[in-house]
Amino acid sequence: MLSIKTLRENLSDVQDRLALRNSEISFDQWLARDKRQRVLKQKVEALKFKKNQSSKEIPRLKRAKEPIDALLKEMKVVSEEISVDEAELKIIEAENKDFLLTIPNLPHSTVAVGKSEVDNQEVRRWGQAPEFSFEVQNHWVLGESLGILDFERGAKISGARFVLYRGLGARLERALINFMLDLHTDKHHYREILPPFIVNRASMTGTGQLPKFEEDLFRLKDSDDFLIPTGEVPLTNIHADEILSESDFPISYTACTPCFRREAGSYGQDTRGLIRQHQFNKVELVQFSRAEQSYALLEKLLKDAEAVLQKLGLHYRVVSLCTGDLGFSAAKTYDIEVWIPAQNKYREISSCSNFEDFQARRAKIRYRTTDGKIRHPHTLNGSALAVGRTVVAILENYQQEDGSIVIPEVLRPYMGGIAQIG
RNA sequence: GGAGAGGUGGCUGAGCGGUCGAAAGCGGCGGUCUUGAAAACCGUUGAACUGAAAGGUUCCCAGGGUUCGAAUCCCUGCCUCUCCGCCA
Repeated sequence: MLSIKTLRENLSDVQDRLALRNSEISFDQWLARDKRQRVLKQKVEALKFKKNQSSKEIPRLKRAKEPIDALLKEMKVVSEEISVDEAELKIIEAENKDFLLTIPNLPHSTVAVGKSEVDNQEVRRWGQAPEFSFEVQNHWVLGESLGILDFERGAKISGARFVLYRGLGARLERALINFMLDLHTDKHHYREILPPFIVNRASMTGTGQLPKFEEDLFRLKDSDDFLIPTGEVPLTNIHADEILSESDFPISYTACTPCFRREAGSYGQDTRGLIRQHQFNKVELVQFSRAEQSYALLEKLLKDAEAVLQKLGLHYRVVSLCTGDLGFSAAKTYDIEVWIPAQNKYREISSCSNFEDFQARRAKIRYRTTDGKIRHPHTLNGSALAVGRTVVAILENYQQEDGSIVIPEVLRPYMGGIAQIG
């Protein structure tokens, strides 16, 4: 959520920056309502002042045995007037709030201007794409022939975009999770969390999934609760409605959670394989930061995510998203794209963002500075990494001519010493 | 699922129609003392909106209601706790 103050004082600047991210939003109605809101509020407050004065007066008059009937009658009228104006005010305030919740964040000044993903900026590459002396197979063919991925039965049990991991496939997923969590907790100093996977509407609104993207979420039938689409939601909302202390920062959390996504509107994309599932595991990093430090922390968070790929020996590149490709809540985002041999291209395996105070404002996360002021911290998060897609990358990059898979060195302790699948 | 209790400031907790944004304690901050620290003592200490300021308005889980006036009374919802039942 943008601050009302910013909107009131720099509206044309805000609109220019929103336009950079393809968001043409008309503020005309809001402006009119905001004006009306302020007028009404002033009026109501003046009436309430009168009411409060009289409320103090009445007991005094009573004690002095002076007549109060006229005053009571007058105050009844005032109270009625208040309730009429307040009813209108309430509606206007709710409309204004709802409107503000639909406005995306402003892109940071270092974000390249662009229309879509083709304008994203490559920041760096790490490693090299492996060369194969044979024809590479895609991961679902490899996984099915090794008996470690079962898409048919996943579909039978649940439907399209669900998969069953079997045997060493399931073990590989679990090994990756443990490897990533150990790395982040032991080496990168994140505190491990195991949060709820079902959250309420307030939490979803706090991080920005709601109100605009409800169709992307799985909602429970008998309550206003949702399956989380990312660990970002419960982790960021840990400090919702709290006032933290400046000395607490930076706060760093990591969690592995399943992520549930409807994938509405992605018909025909990645219909086969693990790339786009309704349920997948992801190790998430979340940070809360003093405003001044957040961009330095974004770079650290990105490095922490990259470290996973480096230790796994997987070739990747880092891309800085352009203004037109930014997510709703993000001010700046780096995607990490891992090399996928069978597709002969890089695919997103992590997304690391700085939300500045956008989420903090929505979720009412604040902190007290050392000199006593109340401010909103900046929130950041990144995947480190999407586990299913990491399995894809390992299967494809470490495949051998006979269809077997070599297990990266760092994972072998987590695989009971196994060096190869198949 | 059945029965009961309760939701008050960073925390514990009092208040149960007007003098209450709310006692007290703890914690925090500042000070006195001290070589320094602890202890003790003194002072101070909630948030949002509005205003140049003085000030004003709001907030005692949320939403309605009663009343001239609600933290306090009534209704609804949400949440927490205790006991019983069931259960990983």
